[in-house]
Amino acid sequence: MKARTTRDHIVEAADHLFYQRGFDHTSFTDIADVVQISRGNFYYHFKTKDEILDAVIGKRLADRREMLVQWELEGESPADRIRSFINILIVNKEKIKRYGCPIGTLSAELAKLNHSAQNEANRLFTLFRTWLRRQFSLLGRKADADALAMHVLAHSQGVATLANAFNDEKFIKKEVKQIGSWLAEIECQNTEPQSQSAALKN
Amino acid sequence: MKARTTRDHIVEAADHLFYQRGFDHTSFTDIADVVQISRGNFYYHFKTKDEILDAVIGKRLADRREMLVQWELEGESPADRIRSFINILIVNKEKIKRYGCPIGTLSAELAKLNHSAQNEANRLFTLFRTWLRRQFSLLGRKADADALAMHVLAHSQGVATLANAFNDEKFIKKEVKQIGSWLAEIECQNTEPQSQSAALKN
DNA sequence: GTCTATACACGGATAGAC
DNA sequence: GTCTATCCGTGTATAGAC
Repeated sequence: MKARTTRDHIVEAADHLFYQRGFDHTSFTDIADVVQISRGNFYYHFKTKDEILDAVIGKRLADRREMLVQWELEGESPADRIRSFINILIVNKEKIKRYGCPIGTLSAELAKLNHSAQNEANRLFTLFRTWLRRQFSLLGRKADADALAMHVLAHSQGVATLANAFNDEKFIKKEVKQIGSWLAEIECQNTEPQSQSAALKN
Repeated sequence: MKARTTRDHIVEAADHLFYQRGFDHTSFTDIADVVQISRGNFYYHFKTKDEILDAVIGKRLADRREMLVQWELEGESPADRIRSFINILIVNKEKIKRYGCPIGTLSAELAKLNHSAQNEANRLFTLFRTWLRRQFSLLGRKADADALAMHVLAHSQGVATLANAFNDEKFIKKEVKQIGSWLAEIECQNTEPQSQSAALKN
């Protein structure tokens, strides 16, 4: 187990602050205060603020990849794994109520700033999209796996946005339950020959 | 027809800039440049930046109220009116791809800034929520009208977020089509005695 | 109502001592 | 690797002339 360096501490603090206050609104002073180093020292580790952002996105990507691997190991079926994904809304409900989704809100902010790291940040979305797509493929929905992945991703984003705005926990639970039912329906549709009802078409 | 005052111009310019660049990232200079007045003159009309934000939120509320009245007049059935709502994703697709949803992104930003105008801004969400709830009630879903309203609201937010991240127009169209089918299903369920299938429960 | 000039704090970023 | 001191641009906001 390698010791955590000052650099690691900076990235960790920046990760939290970017999530809680937004990237633009977080200053070097804010980060330095948390890490308990001087602002000057800061520049030994990162030459620009954008470099910190890159490191934070890198860390988030690594963290999420690890999480996905974990779900892959734990989940018995593809549907179980998709449920793990949906369940982060519940697991992180306190933070989501206060700050929204870390991926969605960063993506939205960088779009407005027209920031050069937009593509990097969107790799976080792509990571989940690809992973979900694979799960839906394994579930027997190869043809529309990507559409289903995007649908689930969009749903979780929408739930996070409204839970944040209305500070509403019951709403999260209601919607998670609902998408669980939707998933169960897909699951049993694909044990039988492909049905027609509430499924996603084109 | 009243002449548009300088104040109106300021609010209009701020409205656009807050949407495109975000509230925090928009400076007085940015707004003054668009309106073609000096920064000093600015303070004759608004004493603080927060006052401009209030005015912008007020304008957005007024604009959306007017829009809702229009839909109320045009839509033959409650379902038609709900379709008008969903359809703004298509109508505004270019802007949504670039800047996301003006209501959702403002709400998310103010949450991160922990800004005092959060509640004011969230009235925009409430406006749509209440309006949608009434439409679902009229559609015969009085019991779960609010849950359905929140569901549609969340869905549109999620679609806007991902369309912005992936700059994907086809995705918007696909999801709009889909929620149209979902709505049609609800519509015919409620001409017959209440069915059980893909409907929203609790 | 509109302007110029200006105060003042804070942001990112650099230089150089220890 | 960490610090202090400092530069400089920009941001909000004010004073006061026209």
